[in-house]
Amino acid sequence: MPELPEVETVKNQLVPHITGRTVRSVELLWEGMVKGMPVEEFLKRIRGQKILKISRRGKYLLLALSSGEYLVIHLKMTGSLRLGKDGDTEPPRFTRAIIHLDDGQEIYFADPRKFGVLKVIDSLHHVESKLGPEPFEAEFTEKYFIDSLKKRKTPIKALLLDQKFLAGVGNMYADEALFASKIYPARSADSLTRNEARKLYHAIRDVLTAAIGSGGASVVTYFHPDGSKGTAHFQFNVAHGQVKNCHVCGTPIERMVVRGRGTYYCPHCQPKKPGNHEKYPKVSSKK
DNA sequence: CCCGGAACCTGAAGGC
DNA sequence: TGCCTTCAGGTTCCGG
Repeated sequence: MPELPEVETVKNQLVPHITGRTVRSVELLWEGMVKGMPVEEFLKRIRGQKILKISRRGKYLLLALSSGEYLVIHLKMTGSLRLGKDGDTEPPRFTRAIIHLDDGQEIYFADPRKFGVLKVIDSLHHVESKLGPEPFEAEFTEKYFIDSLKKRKTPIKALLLDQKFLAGVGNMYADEALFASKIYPARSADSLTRNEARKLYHAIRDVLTAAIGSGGASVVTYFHPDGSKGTAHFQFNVAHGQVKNCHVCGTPIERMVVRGRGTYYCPHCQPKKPGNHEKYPKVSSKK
């Protein structure tokens, strides 16, 4: 699915079009998409609500409603949102829900695999309780990151995917960040040297920043609300197995499974043990 | 608490 | 062409 850069892009495109609009109705073509309460109640709670503000938290899209509640949208693996006009836009293939707005606009929620989620919550707590810090917020400091890694024995790749540890990173950008910092994905988090952890911290932010700048990646089913596609995947070094040979050293990119997730990496640039220059990092003068 | 595995679903792609 | 297997960007629940 869409990861942080993709959801951020969707949010940015929706803001100018739907802020201040009122939800006339929601048409469900697949009722299983609604979670947390009976469908009838969901429809009742959202009908007639004005959309005050649109924001993103992790991979969640949050629409603040005039009732004080929030419409939460999660695209999961294959979901996408498209904007159209009542009467003259054909809903995209695999449309599972249509949100009708008061000005004739329609938001199509397409999702081939039906994993996507729509729900109404009365407090952001329901989302916040599942998430760690945002990669770009002040609380997520280099020190916090480095110190946290030391306490965890889980594979570093798995930790990056843990939304409670850090919100927004998914499979593609985890692979890209590990490649950029030359770290073997299955290494335990606490085995990273201080210098590796520092490089990874900055790689995560750099990779996400670059992807947002490219409007996200459009690898399989992802589109922008206006129907265009992101181009971040053209910059991928390993993610999604699109690249055959490493751009840096020419070694064939390999695939392995880390905690159940397909993981692409360069066996030469990301060796199982840190290189000699990493093994004995410069000791900080203080402490 | 940690971890692996399965479940939720369906389509696309590759092998034969 | 058709059948079968594998894979897919996420999250959550269950059992050991």
